[in-house]
Amino acid sequence: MVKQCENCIIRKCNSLNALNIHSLRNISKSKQRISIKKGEVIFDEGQKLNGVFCVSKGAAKLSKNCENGKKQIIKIITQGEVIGTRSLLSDEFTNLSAVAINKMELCYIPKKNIIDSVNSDTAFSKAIMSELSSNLKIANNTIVDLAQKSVVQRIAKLILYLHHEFGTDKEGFISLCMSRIDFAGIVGSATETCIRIMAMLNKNGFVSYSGKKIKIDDIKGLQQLENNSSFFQPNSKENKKQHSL
Amino acid sequence: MVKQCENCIIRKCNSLNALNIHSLRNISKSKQRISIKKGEVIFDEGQKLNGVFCVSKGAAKLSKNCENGKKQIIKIITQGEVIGTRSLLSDEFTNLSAVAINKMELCYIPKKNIIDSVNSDTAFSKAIMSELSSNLKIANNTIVDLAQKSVVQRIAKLILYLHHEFGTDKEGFISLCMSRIDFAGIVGSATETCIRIMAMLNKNGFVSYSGKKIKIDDIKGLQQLENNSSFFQPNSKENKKQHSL
DNA sequence: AAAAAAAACTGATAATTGTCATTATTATCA
DNA sequence: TGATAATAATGACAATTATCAGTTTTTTTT
Repeated sequence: MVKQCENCIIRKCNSLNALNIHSLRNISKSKQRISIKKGEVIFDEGQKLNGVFCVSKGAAKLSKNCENGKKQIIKIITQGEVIGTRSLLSDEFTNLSAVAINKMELCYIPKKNIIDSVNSDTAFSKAIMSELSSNLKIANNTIVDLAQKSVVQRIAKLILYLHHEFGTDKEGFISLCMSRIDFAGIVGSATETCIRIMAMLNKNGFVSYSGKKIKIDDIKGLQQLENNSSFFQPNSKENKKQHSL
Repeated sequence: MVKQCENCIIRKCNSLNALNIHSLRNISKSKQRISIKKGEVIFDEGQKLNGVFCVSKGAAKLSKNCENGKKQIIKIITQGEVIGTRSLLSDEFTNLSAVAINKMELCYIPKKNIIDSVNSDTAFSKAIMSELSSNLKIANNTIVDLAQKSVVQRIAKLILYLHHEFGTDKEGFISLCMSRIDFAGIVGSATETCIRIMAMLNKNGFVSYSGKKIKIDDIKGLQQLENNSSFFQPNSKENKKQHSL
């Protein structure tokens, strides 16, 4: 297990990589390793954070509670990402909750270390800016998808994303498993709609699944679906004709 | 007309406010004032920016072209905001287009000035971080709205936002006028849907309009609508009953 | 001011998506 | 391991939203 941040590989892929050796040594001393299991809350909407979390293992969902009782998932957080930076920097309460999707390993880095480094280390500041910029760009794309794509397209995209980001096990199932409730929370649909579309994707040979384990059977088809769902019209005239034949 | 950035009031409300006097003097020398009219393009998706734009007057829309030929408006840019920062910092092509909604006055600040200040001025860096953070938070809220709210709710929210942000003229009409196409581009609906909902809002006494000029007649009603459209159900059983009576 | 183009609007219709009620099935925990 | 709770699935239906085709109105251009 990594004890010293100086040698940590995880931080290589985020803003912490820009830290100078002095800052890293300080963080090494004050950071805390945290292990949490699936479903546990990392932080909750409206909470005040006194540090950030660097994800060294596992995945989390960033979500927001809605008036209608549902939870909208804004983003999936993966290994190597740092969460909590936004609210730490603006010294605000968090506007999002973070919950573990599977077993996770986190490093908690106290506020002081981050703020000190922001104040003294230009390279680190720039790295944080680029991290925020990247997240902003991702959020913008999410906005476009939600506004312009159908639920089918959004689900196709989600499955492709999970496949690409988390890979598959030996049997070909996507490594990250989530409930249909979470799927619906990501694509912004009713759970039943999500379940039905998954069933259609299965029936039409795009994916197969057993429980929460999902396998892509036709990756090209899914990719076409993501960009244009018109050739997949389970309720269209032509399909209805086929049914009645 | 303001010539010296040192005395500019507009920058007081954005990250440029954090600049030190030395940087400001440099910017004063190199900045360019630009006047553009409604519909003109400030920058286009995929373009390389060599500076940022500070909006001193007017409003712009940040949008993204979609596969289906539509334009999704991600955000409305108002007086005092700086645009282009994200792509400048990450040295990427812009992922969004910016187009004037009305007559605008902009200050173009060359890349060099911004980058130099980011490198040398911690206060400025922090101000940019907080600007990015703020935009990220706004984007997150937009995601939730698109995923969870109906078009009626989104339009109600949009009208309330425009009213609050841009105020009204002497007759009570919201000062910023936009086409229904833009409205649809913001809420992510078909233009016809947007038009129909505007008509319903009018019929039910929430708003009135003449052409592009919109007036709020029942602000409380609109606010309720924004949070829960259930009591406004033009096609519900009860309303159908009423119609058939 | 007339012609052309763009935007606004309307109706008809179909597709998409949500809701509610109910029943399997799976996961969790005492 | 059995009881309990959570999730998944299905059917029936209603509400929402999109599409298409057309007309009217407004805006822009000449």
